Amino acid sequence: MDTTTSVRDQILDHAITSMMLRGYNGFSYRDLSTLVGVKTSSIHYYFPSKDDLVLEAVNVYSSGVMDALRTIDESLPADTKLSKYTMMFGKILSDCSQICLCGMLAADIESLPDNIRHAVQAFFRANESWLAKVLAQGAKEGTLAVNGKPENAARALYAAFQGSVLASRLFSTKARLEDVEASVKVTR
Amino acid sequence: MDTTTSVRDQILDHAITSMMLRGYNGFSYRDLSTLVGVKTSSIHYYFPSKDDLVLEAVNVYSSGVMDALRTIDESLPADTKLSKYTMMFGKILSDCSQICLCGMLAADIESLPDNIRHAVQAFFRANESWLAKVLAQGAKEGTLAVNGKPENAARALYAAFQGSVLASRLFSTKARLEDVEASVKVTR
DNA sequence: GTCTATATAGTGATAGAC
DNA sequence: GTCTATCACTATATAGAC
Repeated sequence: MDTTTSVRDQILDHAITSMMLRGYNGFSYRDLSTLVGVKTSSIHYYFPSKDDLVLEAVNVYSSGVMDALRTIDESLPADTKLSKYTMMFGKILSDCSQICLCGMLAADIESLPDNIRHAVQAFFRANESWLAKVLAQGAKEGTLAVNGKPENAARALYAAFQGSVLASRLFSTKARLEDVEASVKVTR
Repeated sequence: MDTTTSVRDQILDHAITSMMLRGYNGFSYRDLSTLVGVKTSSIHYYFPSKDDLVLEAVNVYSSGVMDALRTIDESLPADTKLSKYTMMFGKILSDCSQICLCGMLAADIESLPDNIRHAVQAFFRANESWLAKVLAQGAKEGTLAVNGKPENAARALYAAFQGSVLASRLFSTKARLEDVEASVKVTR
């Protein structure tokens, strides 16, 4: 199999993808055990409790998304930035029916401890503030339709993205995700 | 306790609220057994399998929401209709941290059989088409900002509502739900 | 219709050998 | 670090008495 990636990283990787598919209550150490090829007791060695594992999964996932956002060139027009953002959601969706890990954990939040809730909140806030800057830029450039303050519009837009990946997977089509992007782009 | 409601109805009621809180994989026959005050075997008498229970729960929940939509007077202005729609989401949120059952099941969809998926899809479509009519009306009345075709804008808006209840519960505030409503209302 | 009792399998987690 | 073995518990589900 994979001889370059550490067992710890493989566990985290499969934990992330499993949760993006079935959520916190929908995967087990046993599932990961099968996927990685080690016993469940070995997983407990790296992550004593399931919550330890999930918290670290959120941190790793968040770092990855933040890195991806930084690769979107600051100098691009706002509507281009938004298209790239939309594609980030679309890729994992069409590849393997996965939705954003933190969107999924937001649904499972009542089963989760406070430290994980805080990590998910931080992820939401980071995305909302990135979108707020893009919306402000797009309003100035005349390419994005922003109603009200960019901060409020960004929270509504981010909610729309999270909801639309749910719907897109439900209907097995990216159409609803694209509807969201279209809903803020100025038509000429 | 409740002497007027049948055991079957109590089971369904608690199944619905449990799932709105923790999702499909986050509640058990045992939980319901405690809540209703009957043994798990009695629940199996009414609903042989968990999927039987969940499917019926979706049907009951959907009927309730459809009835609520019908109580919103056809002759009202579009922005008033939208406010009432927003309040439907807000009520269950602030009362007991519950999100829309079908939004929750959309997150759990990869754990569910096809017949439940179809029921959830039907619920989404019904809401989207109701919102499309409201948006079309609001565009004509000049009170709602609709970008593109009402059908597409409605899908984006419904996604925003579903995503915003997730975020609202995550942050324990209705603010994000209200951001969505504000994002489509025309500011004067 | 509700119960007791039970079947079968899965859960997160730990002790201790190697 | 990974394993075997095991714990205590929970899951959905069924058989059969009352």
